[in-house]
Amino acid sequence: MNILQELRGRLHSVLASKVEDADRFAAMLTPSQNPEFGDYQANCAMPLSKQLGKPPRDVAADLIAELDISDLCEQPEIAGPGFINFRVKTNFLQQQIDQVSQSERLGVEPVAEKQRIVIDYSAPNVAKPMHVGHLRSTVIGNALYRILSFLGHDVTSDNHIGDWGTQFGMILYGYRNFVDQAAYEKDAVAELSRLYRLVNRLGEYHQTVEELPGLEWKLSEAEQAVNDAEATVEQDDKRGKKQLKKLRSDLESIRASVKKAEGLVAEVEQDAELKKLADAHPEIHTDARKETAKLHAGDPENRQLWDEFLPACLEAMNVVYRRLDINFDLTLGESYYQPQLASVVEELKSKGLAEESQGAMCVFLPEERAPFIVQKQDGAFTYATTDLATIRYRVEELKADTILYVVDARQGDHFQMLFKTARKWGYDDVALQHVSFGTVMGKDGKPFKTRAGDIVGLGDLLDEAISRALGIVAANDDAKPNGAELDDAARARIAEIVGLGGIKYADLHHNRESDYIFDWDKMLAMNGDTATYMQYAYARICGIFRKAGVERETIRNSDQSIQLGHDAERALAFQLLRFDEALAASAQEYRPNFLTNYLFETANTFSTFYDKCPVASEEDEATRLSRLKLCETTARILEQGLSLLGIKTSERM
RNA sequence: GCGCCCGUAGCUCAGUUGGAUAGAGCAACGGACUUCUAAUCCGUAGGUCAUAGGUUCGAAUCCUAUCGGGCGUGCCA
Repeated sequence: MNILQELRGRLHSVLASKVEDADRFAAMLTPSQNPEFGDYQANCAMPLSKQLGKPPRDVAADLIAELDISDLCEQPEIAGPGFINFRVKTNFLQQQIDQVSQSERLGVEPVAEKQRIVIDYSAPNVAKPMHVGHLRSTVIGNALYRILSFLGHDVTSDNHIGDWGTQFGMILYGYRNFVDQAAYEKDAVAELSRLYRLVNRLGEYHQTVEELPGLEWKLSEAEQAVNDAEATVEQDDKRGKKQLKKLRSDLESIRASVKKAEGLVAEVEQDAELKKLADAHPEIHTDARKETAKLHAGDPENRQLWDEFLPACLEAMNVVYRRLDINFDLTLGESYYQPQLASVVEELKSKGLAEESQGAMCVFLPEERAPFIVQKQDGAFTYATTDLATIRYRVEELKADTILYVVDARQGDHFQMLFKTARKWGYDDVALQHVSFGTVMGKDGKPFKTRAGDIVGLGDLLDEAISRALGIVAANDDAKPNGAELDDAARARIAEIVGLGGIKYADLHHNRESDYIFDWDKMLAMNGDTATYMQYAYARICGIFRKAGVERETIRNSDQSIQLGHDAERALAFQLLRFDEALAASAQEYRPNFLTNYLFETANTFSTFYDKCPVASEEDEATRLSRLKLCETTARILEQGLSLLGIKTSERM
């Protein structure tokens, strides 16, 4: 039973006879912020006071008088201006926790209204190896997939990989002109990725060389503007000062881009080899795009190369996914929709949504500054077109009720336009949701750059995490009071669980909306609010079972009912009963961090219990069994909860 | 220029949709291992919630302005 929901329901039925929007007021019943105010609190009496024309405390008293909750709670108390505080009866907790301890689903009821949900996440670009920037979408998306599935929804994960865009043209161009055949045969993916970076770099070089004079001119303009403003702005001219400041910051950003451009050019020019290549390929930028266009147009040679490259690229991605224990129901990349794109544009045209502008087919949306381009001047389709085709497919073939896009917040504008266009196009029943997340920043507070070169690849990141974890696992094992108990194989296995768990958890426990700073040490720290803390709590529970010499199965089937005599026992039972609440909140907002918070609190509450209440050595048999049951339920909730985040546990650490 | 997001303890972050005395984790300080794993627990200290106004019973949360940062902004995805 979801106690919060139950209480809200009871309050709702009282409110319904008094006000129209009972839902809104019932929702004001929330968990208490502070234990001294009980377990739950209702805050609705104050706002109702106006509507009902009574002092809030009187409103609260009226509500309490009509509320039928004596089976769940002690007599509610009115506090402060009109808060109603609820304290759940311990014998009710007892009866509930007994049920949950027997329950396969740990007290979590499957949703009443099952939805068909497609989750679009991870979606790496096959041309570039996966790096730390891909982590968030992958980890958050997979957690949502697991949570929504567990709640009983019909969920399909779809990896919408980038296998058909401009970046593939670069690979094709690179392969044609620069391939090192021996390297390609040895490690195709590494070589292709080198080729991609090379072509990209040379293209950028030429573009930069072309743009640099313009940039420098802009720089001198900006310098002039600042000088002029400095000369004319009066001391007390607030507006002028503000403008001056703006000009200065413009100047700084232009200066930075000039510096960056010069650096880029210098890097190529100082490298004789690179310079030679650059001179030999002056049109590389457009030529690479032509390769893309040829591929799209069905050029047999490019198609053949594509067919050859793709499996290797996919396999490289799958290596990482296997390590992360992630798999997809579908992997329908951009290329899958390629045959459908022309018809998308035709439909948009025939419905009068798309029109030609400057040689491109565009959908113009009111309130949007830029057009939504569905076909470029050169005839190529864009990701906008692909995304529209994908929506059509997911609604018509997959019968999706909801589509979630777990994608970087920087693409927010794109999704705004995509969703608006889709609705106008006729897909207005499906719920389209951009589950956006913030940028991963470096320690300097600046975003990771995709092509900076010194970015850690995802594979290396995982290796590093596991090797650090191994050090800690070994040190901890060596320090055990009764001597080490793990052999090398076990240590290695646990290090993997701890290392990967640490990485996933570091990402999931942030509010996904905010940017966060990527920090090796924090991510792999083995104490505090980390996956390790919960994994450790789980392992300690398993240690209790070993010590007590009982099987978990036996504990679960015992008919000893759970007793909550000690504060720590009551607190733990109450916490365990709120698993349902945490999952519901997490699913409602598509925010795994609600679940990580819950699990951290659960492990914390358990650790306190562990400290205060002996289990295996408890002499009173009923108490001992009761506590074993509490432990067993805690273990299952930690295990299940972590598993919904894609994090594993070990019985020994 | 326009649009979106952000500013909370020394650091990294929460804050359940407007609720009571703003919370965690690191780092600091002080306690707790002959007893189920001290990867732990208990306690202390640390705050003008960027700033200034406003809305109301009540604001970190909503509105306005200012300051500071990030991102995006017609053919990359």
